[in-house]
Amino acid sequence: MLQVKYILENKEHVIEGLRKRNLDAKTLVQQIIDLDIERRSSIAKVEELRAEGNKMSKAIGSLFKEGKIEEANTAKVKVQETKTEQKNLEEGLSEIEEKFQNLLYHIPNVPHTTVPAGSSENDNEEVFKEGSIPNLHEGAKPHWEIVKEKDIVDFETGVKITGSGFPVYKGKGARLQRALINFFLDEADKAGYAEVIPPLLINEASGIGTGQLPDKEGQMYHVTGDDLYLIPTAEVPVTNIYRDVILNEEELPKKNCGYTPCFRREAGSYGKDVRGLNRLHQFDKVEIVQVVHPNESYNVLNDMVEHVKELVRKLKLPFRILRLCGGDLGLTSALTFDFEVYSTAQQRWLEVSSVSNFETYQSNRLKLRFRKGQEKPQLAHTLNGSALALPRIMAALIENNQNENGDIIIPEVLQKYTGFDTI
RNA sequence: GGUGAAAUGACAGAGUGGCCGAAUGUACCAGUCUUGAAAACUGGCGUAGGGAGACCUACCGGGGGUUCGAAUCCCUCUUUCACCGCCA
Repeated sequence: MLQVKYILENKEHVIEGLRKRNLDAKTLVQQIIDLDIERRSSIAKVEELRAEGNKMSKAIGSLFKEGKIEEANTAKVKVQETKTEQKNLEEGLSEIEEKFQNLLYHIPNVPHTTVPAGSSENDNEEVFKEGSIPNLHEGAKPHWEIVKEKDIVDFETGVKITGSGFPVYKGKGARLQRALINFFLDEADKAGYAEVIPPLLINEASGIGTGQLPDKEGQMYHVTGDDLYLIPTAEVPVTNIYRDVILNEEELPKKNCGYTPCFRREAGSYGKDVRGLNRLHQFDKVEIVQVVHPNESYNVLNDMVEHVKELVRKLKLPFRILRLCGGDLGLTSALTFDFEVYSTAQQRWLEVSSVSNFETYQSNRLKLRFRKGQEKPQLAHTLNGSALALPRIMAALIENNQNENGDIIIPEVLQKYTGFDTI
């Protein structure tokens, strides 16, 4: 969430920035500013009354002590009036605060200066491209056919057990999945990310902290019995490690990685987009997360992009990097780079990673701060990125690496993890 | 799941209705002393909101209540510890 002070001091800049999201925030920003003025004056009034009440109460205390019961009782009656007035004002204030908070929750992050304006994914800007698209033999198949023939991913059985979008990985398919996880985790470890295994269920406060709540609850599976949510990404539990934390400046940057299954309801999706491994309700992902000094966050964003680049390179997959346009940018992000690998048999790009800088948008909600020496704590910047999401990597690997015999060639870097070189 | 105890500042730990934003100790920062360090002594040392400011307000696990007044009393939730039951 944006800092109120920031909105007040940079009103035009905020409105201009949000225009790139295809959002006319003029009214929203004005509402926030107006409400803030109302809020402040209301706070001033309430606190004035409170101070008065406190004073009177203290006086009553000393009156009792001095044995002036009569006077004390008279004073009591008088205070009661103040208290009633105070209560009314307080109710008004909490209404204002609630409205105010609600507006703040809904105003998105201001896009970075380099973010192009745009309304949809068509306006994303390709900033990097690497790798050659293989010439597949006649009769090359999409991955969903291959995995069925090889019996390494079983969608039907998943449907029986749970429903669509919950595949069962079998045999070498399961092994390949595990190999990818271990490969990604080892690479993250080498890059200095400390591994964590976080909870897969999160509470409401965590969802608010990273920006999934209050708005996107429809995208998460909600365990109503305990009011918990299945994580849509490891970003949520891993970043929330630092909720309500004040770090020392020297502790920055904090680098964590974690493998988790991710759960997404993705209501309303259909068609070729959801075919095979393209879009699932449950999938595996290795996530990298950093908490950094504000001066460093854009350098760190580049580092993270380089890290992901290296992963895709090592898997020898053709890929491109997109700078997301305002319209495609997530609520919480200031700048996001998406990675897409080319899936040759489907002849389309598949998103496999999203690397973002949230600046203080999350840390403001998380109350994640750092302190320099004896100075006042200030908000840190948070970043995260997928490194990487597994199913589409698997889809691309299977499709791009199929040979004329119908075998799948395992990339060299993975062979020590899989223990086999073909499927 | 049951029963009982507990939750106070970075940590330890007092405080059971007003003088408590909170004793004391440790840690930390600054100063005095010292060639330097240690010790000793002196001072400082939470977060947030409001105000131009002297200041004011809120916070003693969360929420609600009683009261003129709550860290302190009541209700409720959460968490921790102990014992019992169940269990990978």
